[in-house]
Amino acid sequence: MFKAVTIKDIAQALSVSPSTVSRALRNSYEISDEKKKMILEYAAKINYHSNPIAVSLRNKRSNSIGVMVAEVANSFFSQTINGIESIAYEKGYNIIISQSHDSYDREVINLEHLASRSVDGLLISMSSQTTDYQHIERLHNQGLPIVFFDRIINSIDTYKVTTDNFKSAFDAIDLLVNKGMKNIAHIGNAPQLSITIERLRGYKEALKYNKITPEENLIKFCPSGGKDSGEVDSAIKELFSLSNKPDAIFISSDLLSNACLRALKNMPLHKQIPIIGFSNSDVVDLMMPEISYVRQRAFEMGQIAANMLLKIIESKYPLHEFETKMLDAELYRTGILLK
Amino acid sequence: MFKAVTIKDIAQALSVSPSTVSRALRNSYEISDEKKKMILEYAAKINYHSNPIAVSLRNKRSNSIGVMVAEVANSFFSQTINGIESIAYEKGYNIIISQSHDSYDREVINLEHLASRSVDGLLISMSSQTTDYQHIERLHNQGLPIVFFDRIINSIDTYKVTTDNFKSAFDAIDLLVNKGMKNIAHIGNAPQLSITIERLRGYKEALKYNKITPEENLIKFCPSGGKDSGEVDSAIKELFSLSNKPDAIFISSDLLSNACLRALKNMPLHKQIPIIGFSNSDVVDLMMPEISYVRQRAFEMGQIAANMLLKIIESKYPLHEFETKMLDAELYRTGILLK
DNA sequence: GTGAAAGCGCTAACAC
DNA sequence: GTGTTAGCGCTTTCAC
Repeated sequence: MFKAVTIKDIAQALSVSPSTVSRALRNSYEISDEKKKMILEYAAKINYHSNPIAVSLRNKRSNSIGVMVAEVANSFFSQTINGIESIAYEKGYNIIISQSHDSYDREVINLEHLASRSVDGLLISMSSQTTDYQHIERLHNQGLPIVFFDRIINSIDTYKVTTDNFKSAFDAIDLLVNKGMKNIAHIGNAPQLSITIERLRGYKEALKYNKITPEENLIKFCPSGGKDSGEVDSAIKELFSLSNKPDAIFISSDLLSNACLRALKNMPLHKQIPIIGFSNSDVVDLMMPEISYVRQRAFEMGQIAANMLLKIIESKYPLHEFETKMLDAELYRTGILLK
Repeated sequence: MFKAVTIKDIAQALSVSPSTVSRALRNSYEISDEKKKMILEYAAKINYHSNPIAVSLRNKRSNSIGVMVAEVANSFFSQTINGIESIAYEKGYNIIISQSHDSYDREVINLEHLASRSVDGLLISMSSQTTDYQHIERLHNQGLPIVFFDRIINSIDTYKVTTDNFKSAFDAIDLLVNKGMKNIAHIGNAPQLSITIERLRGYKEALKYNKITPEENLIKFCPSGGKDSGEVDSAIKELFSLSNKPDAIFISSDLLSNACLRALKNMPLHKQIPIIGFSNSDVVDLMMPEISYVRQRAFEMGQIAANMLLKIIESKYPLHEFETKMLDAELYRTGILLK
């Protein structure tokens, strides 16, 4: 099986005690330079690597953090993970990734599993299906460091980082209104998600700010978040059979944006209207129908979340003051919105 | 800090020995039903969870597997990871993900790190930059179970799973020729990669099979794999300034496909020619210019690779017979290729 | 400055 | 069927 040079082996070979070897390896000060040098050289020579499992057991720290996202195969999340990894790597932490697939049950089980896997902390973006937070509150109460990103919840007091969803939506709608649009439809994700609520609020406030009354029939929610394309198709169809037909569409998530474009593409008679959608796809510029898009700073969000978590983990004393950081998103314009 | 109910606590509370508790928990047969029931009930009541770190140290198995890919934020890899996760989850393994970012140095360091992190096995897709395999051979020789997927190497004898890249390329080119194309350009990934070599071979053989002599000036490699868009832009430019201008393009990877479409989009005077590219993007159907695409069975590849690895890990005796599995890819046609 | 010894939480001989 | 004991590899008192 897999080789196993241990501290004991080194101690024996060099006729010193295991504790001395340990001290040398950990660069402890209470050791003579001479012995330290000898031990380090020998360890390097025989390619010694400490056994992190043993260290973890002893130190009660695993140097790994758990990450919970809805889906790895989603540009936004994979970019976030990329950011998390960059920080974790730098600080010597491993990341263990778990997917909820937007299922409450999977989220509960996987979180339990991660926690019992002795991760030092958790980075969580909520499943869209989750409305009960007890499973997370329990972990939090047990003292497990947790940071929320993107899809955050209010009931737990800790660090959080998210896009300024209100502002992003507000600005998008404000732009559309300024370009002369009056019947702006909104297609949103699962209605209980923080991001859905904030984006909807931005949509409504921007309309009111421009003296337009938000019409409930122009607002559609897709609880599946775009996974179920039928859901989106019928939303689009309903919108276009209204008397106050939309003259622009604002879409509140990545998958939803894709599904909408697909639906619109299959409506050949439909005249192109401006579309603004949240999207972190790296090929959004190649898509047709053309779409203007709100791009979140996903990589950076991952980095910030990871740094927040490590701050909690590595803090000597329990923290009590937590910040919720909001990141600006960038609005990229195409087609008629460009001018 | 994080709560810690141990076997000892249970033993004490119930006035039995720790080993009895352990036996009950692990459902060992050498224990009375009565005690087992009592212990299990109490454990459930106080929400006991075994400490996997301690189990790992004791059993010398961590129930986690390391996954090395170039980039999580790449549709193909994230779909593969999804497949890996589905199997790992089912069998009670965690996955620890590491990215090489296609850098040899990162690959060496991260692999070393994963191995010393006591993963039970490794799932590897090679970095495009890697040409020296000693770091992997060393781990393999030490007895660490390894399975290669997608970007495989020959020098190590173990399970491997990959797309039938030769056949996929062959079929794509054959189709183009049958549609009347004569000057088919090929844009390939880093030339040392197994996938590049196989796809190029398919390209050439299909041409020869159709009595067309492959022209070296129609073949371009992009060692950065599409990350450096300048590389792709100039490849395209060079191709279109040839006297034997291409009348079709075959592109050998996801990122490259995106970069090519982008380059072509910015050449407004260019007449649309058929393009076939490898792509696992989930929005490839929305892209313009239109592209026909070879889609790999990424999710399934991940599942197969994970199953292979678990077979090695959980085998009682060292295995000596290894299979290299080839998956068919699907060719999706658009535009002129449809008819 | 160095070594002996205890112990992190768990399992598996080995006794009884 | 159950308890005792040793030990996985490491770190850290506590003596000396």
